Amino acid sequence: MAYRTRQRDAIWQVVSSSNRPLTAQEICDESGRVVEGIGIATVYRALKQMVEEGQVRHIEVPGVQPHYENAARTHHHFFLCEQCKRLFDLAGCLRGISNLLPKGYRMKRHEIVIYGDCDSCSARIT
Amino acid sequence: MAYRTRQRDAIWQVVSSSNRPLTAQEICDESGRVVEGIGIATVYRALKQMVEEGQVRHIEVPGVQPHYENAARTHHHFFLCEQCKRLFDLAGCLRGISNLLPKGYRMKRHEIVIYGDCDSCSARIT
DNA sequence: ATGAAACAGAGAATACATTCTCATATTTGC
DNA sequence: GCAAATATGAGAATGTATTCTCTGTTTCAT
Repeated sequence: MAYRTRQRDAIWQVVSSSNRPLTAQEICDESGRVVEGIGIATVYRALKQMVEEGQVRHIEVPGVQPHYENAARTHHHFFLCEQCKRLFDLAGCLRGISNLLPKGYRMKRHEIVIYGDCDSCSARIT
Repeated sequence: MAYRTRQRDAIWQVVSSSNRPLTAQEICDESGRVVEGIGIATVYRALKQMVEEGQVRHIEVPGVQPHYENAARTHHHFFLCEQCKRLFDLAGCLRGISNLLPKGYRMKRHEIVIYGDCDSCSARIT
């Protein structure tokens, strides 16, 4: 059984209230503002448990390290800014994805990732 | 300047004639059927050079190790069989992808990955 | 309150794809 | 054919995210 600790509360607070997926390191840094000296191992232990419990989603996008987000968010995809390397949520999805399947192939899930420049980076570059 | 060797010929032969992306290990194993005792370091060296020259494409899909394919193939996406862990090419693309972008975001490229069971695996399972 | 179960923190250890090292072999321009 | 440039193979080394280890601390059911 999982015990409730200051560290986990802080970690969950950070993950659940973020408006974009975060890396373990970012979560560690943010949580550290509430719980002084929180260790990265603690963050990984908590995240692992939260992922197993279905509370947190583990997100892998090629090009950046794994990110974590609140699993309560509805189905969505991601945008990776190639300038600042931050990951953003995209609202919505596309229809007709299963049309790409060859005959006999079965789709269980899908992922879409868009790469480019985020709003602040494209404003800065232009 | 790059020298032409039996090893590289074999590697290119394997990559360019495959109908699906291959891992470095698969390429090494396949090439080994032609050039006895080819080393994995040689495969990585050759692939790296071919990627730099734009001849080979390096493909990263979450959940499996990196794959390589002939860069001459036209724009397409991938299907990962969760049973046999093999990666397959999908023909075609979807329209309206840029509609997912929030205002101010700029799309440079995109990736779509479908996860599920390939034809032989879904036939076997059913 | 108290003791067993679960956690925390620090740093070592792991896993794995990839790169490097080094001694030897092959390729290429001339 | 030769010398210089480049490649090869084996195994060691790297980098990086993550997990483990160990010791001391916190939590929680009773």
